[in-house]
Amino acid sequence: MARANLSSVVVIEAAADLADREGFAAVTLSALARHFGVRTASLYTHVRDLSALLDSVHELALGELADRIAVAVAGRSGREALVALADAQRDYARQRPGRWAALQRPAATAPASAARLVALTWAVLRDYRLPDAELVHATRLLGATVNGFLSLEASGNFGHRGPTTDVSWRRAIDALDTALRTWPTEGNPA
Amino acid sequence: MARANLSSVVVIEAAADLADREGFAAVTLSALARHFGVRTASLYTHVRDLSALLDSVHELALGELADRIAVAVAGRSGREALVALADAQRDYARQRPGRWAALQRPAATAPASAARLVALTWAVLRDYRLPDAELVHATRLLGATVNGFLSLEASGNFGHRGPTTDVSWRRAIDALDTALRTWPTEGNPA
DNA sequence: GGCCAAACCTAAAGGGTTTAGGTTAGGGGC
DNA sequence: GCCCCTAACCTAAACCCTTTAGGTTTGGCC
Repeated sequence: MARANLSSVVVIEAAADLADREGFAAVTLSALARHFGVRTASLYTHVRDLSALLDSVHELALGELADRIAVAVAGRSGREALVALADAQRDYARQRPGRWAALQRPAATAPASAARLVALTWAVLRDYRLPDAELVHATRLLGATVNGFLSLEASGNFGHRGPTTDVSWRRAIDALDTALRTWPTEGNPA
Repeated sequence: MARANLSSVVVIEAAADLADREGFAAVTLSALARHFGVRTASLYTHVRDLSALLDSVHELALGELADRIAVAVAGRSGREALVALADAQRDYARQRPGRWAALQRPAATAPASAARLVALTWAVLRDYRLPDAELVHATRLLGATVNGFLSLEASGNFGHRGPTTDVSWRRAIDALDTALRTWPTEGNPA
């Protein structure tokens, strides 16, 4: 009987593909074993346990996302870069829903790609010339808005009534751009 | 042996409390049965199945949240109302993390409280005098930002370095307020 | 005092994770 | 060319969770 000749990477990628295909909740060691024509227990040779596997999918996805964002923002600046960054995330979330869901899951380990993503974000925000101390708040706002929008969109919580979410998305990006451009002078600065 | 004398509501509330205490993932029919000193199968008298139970927790939480928001925004308007609405959500998310997690789960049924919440939100947004067609986009932005922020905060994705999230939160609300006040004239309106 | 509905039970099937320990395949050293 | 050692894979079994089917008990009401 030919061996499946698995490895960590192969299993992790299969898990990510399974998540994209049938939903994040469907990624299960049993399902993967079935897919490979192997006994469930055999997967423990390549993977510490289920939670470690899901962490690995998270890491894989984060790396891919960082790659996409890197090429999206390359050569752009200001508002254009902001749009590119946000759109890259939205495209990823739509094209790879399972991988994107894996990103929502709090990961036990902070992968290296996380730092890359922060760096890319800061590069985009640099053109807005915020005070240094405000950079982190702006990053958080950006992350919250984009992730929040994509979560609500994915979970169908925006409802199927009303205009397309595409318009809402543009408005959200516009709002972010405005907020960033007018950052220091907003409201009544306490 | 004294009967536990359960009912749907009792089970649902216990599930919500369990979620707050030990995390949403910990709410399991087995755990609830243990808690009541009853066999798991007996719970099926009061609850259709696990997924229906989780939907009910969702509904319970949404009602509670709507209540809180209603009293929070009562008698306030404009920016003050916006802050009250957002803070009420943040308080709820922090004080009832399990119930709040239940809200993230896409519910099979759209509970009546959802409509109440939309109505409350629209009341808050009314003072910003947006064009009618923009109301839905503004609502989505508000929801996305608040939910996104709270998700990232709860999952620890903001990291434990850097300034408190409290400041970031205030900035986020400020940004929303700015976006709402300057809504029609932003960027280059296509 | 008896009956009936609802509350609770036992039993069992089915799926998932995980550990312990055994077998086999295949490549490197002699 | 054979050995042998390692890693890939296996079986077995324990444990937890959900769900269905069908039986028993309890308590209130007529």
